[in-house]
Amino acid sequence: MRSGLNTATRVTAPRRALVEMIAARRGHFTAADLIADAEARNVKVGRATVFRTLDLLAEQGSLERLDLPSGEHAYVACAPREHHHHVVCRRCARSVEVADQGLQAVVQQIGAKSGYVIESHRLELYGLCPECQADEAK
Amino acid sequence: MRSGLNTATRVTAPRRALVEMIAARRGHFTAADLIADAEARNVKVGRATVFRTLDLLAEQGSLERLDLPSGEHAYVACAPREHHHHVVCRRCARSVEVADQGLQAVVQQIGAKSGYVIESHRLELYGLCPECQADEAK
DNA sequence: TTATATGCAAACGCTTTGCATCACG
DNA sequence: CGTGATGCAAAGCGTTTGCATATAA
Repeated sequence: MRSGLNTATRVTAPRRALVEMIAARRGHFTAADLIADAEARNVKVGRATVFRTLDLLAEQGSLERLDLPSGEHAYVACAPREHHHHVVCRRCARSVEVADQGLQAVVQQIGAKSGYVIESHRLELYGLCPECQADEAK
Repeated sequence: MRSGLNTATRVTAPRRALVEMIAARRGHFTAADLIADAEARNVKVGRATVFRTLDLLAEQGSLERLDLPSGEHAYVACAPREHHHHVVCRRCARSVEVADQGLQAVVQQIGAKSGYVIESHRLELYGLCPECQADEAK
């Protein structure tokens, strides 16, 4: 039943390919990564389409845009429409979602102290995932 | 002994001008803003110098780089070398620093649950500052 | 005096857009 | 069929770099 949001969103070959390539990725990735993937797989997808599709998926909530400390724009696949945050491995780029936990309380307190009405927030965490901890220990 | 960090960091006219213009700003700003400011003030500062100086100040910690939800890169002046976060007004761009509060605990908990070793984090808050709340209420 | 900073302009990389064509529904 | 999607290439930004010149220390 179309979900009411889309006037008409078509399922096309390039979109399918992109979704597949995204699913195959473990961590975050950039538009450039996907363009490279497509080239490697010999799938022809225009740059423009990659960006357009990324926007689309981000709007839908299947993808979230991250801003890495380096300033790069990256994306991560994630559960749609649920408030959560990402923990990103600085070594392998793998990331996991984490629930809001006690953050809500912290945000409220900050609102109270600052006098601001907090409307939204973003928390991004960087570190080493379990596997990379092991690898790095060697 | 130069604080050990700088081999030699010179105080030049362009830098002075930029620091002044930054101090005069209330909230966050972009490189483009400063370039415009300079033009308005009839101070001649090359684009390159603006970017180079912003990098410099950010490294020193007098400036922090923000990534707005829109994806824009902005900067805010802030107290050097103290861990804190920013609350940004979505209407007037004014921002204030807030201490880490209970966030530390939340971060630890997230680390424990995810198995990641958290090395750093960024929290950015967006909302309405007290003044804009009043204005908007009208 | 000499290393550092500046300015300019060209080079860059990422992202967007215009437009004719293609194809899902 | 008709509207939305695609691809291409060109345009657009924001940011960086090379290099000769100016300048703080």
